[in-house]
Amino acid sequence: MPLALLLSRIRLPPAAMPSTRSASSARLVRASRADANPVVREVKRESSVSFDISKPESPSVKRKRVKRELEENGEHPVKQVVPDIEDFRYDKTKALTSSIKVEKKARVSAVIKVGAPENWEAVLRGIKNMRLSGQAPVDTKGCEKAGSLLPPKERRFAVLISTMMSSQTKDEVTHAAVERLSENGLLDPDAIVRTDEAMLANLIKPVGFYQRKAQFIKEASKICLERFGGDIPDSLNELLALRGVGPKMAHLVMSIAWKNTQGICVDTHVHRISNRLGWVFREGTKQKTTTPEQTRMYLEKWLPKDEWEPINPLLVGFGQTICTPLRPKCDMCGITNLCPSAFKESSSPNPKQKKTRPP
DNA sequence: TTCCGGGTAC
DNA sequence: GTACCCGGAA
Repeated sequence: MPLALLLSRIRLPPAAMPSTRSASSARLVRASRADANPVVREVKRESSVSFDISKPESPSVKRKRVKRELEENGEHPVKQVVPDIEDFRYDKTKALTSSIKVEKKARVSAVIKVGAPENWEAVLRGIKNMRLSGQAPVDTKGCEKAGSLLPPKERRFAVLISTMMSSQTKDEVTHAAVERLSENGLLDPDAIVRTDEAMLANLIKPVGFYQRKAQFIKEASKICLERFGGDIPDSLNELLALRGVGPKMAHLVMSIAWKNTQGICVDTHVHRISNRLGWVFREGTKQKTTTPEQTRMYLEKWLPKDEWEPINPLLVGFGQTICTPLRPKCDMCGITNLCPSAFKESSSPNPKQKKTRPP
C-alpha cells in the first residue's frame, strides 16, 4: 500500500506543533465556499456521480456524519478499562466532542475488559522478523518521495496531496502523479486552485478515481488557502472535514505531516490481519470487526502508543507478501503457531459465503 | 473474459 | 448498499 510507503519514506523535521484554530471562524469560511467556479461545475455535471453540486457537505452535515460513525463504532459501553480515546482524539473541537458524548448512550451491561491479546509481542516480533528477510513492495519500491526536498509547509501540502491520491493506487503510480504535479509547479494550493480541474485530472490520470480526486484536491487546496494560509489543516477533525479525506488518510497525514500521531492508520491490510490474528473484536463479542474504524478503535485500546505509527507499514508489508487477502501463504509464515487463523483460509474462498457476515 | 480490491462519498 | 477507476488475478 502506498500509504505505508509514505509513512516509511517521509521524514519531516520536528516542525511546528499544531496550533489551535477557532472552530467558529473556520465554520464561517467553510460555509461560504459554495462559490465553485464554472469550470468545476461543468466537470461535475458531466460526471455520472450524482451529488448536489450546489450543496457541498456543510460542516454540520459533516459533523453529523462523523458523529454517526462514532456512534456506529461506539456501540461499546462508555466505561472502558482504558481512558476514552475520544478524550484526546477530538480535543480541537470541544463542542463536537461534547455533543458526541452527550448523545453517546452508556450501556453498562456487557462491559468486558479489553486487554492486550496474549502473545501479541511475540506475534509482533515474529512479523518484524519476517519483514526483515523478505522485502515487501512497500519497502523496496522506493522512489524518492516527492516533496521531501521542500520546506516544511510545502512538504506538508505535498504529503496531503499525495495521500489523497494514493488510495487504490500503486506506489509508483502515485509517485509519478506527484512528480507530474511537481513538474508543473502544482504542489502548491494556489497553483492548483488556478488550474482547470480537467487538466488536473489529466495530470494525475493513472491514479485510481482520478476525476473525483482531482475534484477533491481542488476543493482541499481552496480550503487550505482560505482557512489555513496555504498550509494544511493541523487537526484530525479539520482534515476529516476535507472531502476525499477519511479516517485512514486523516490519521496518516497527522502522523507523517505533523508528526502528531492521533490514531492508528487502519487500511485493508491492518484490518484484515488484525482480525486474522484475533487482535480485535466487535465490542462485547468475539466476532470480527466489520469496518476499519472498528478495528482502529479496538486496536487503540490495547496497542501501546509507540506502536501506533509503525504498525501500519509493518502489517502492510506483511499483508503484501505473506498474509495476503486471498490464499495467505501460511506455509511461509513464521507465526502460525500463534495465529488462530493459520491454514484456515488457504483454499479458494466460496464466493457464495463471501459477503455473509457473522451473526 | 469476468471479477475484485481499495478508501471515500453518497 | 453503490459509484468511482484500473490493474491484476481468477
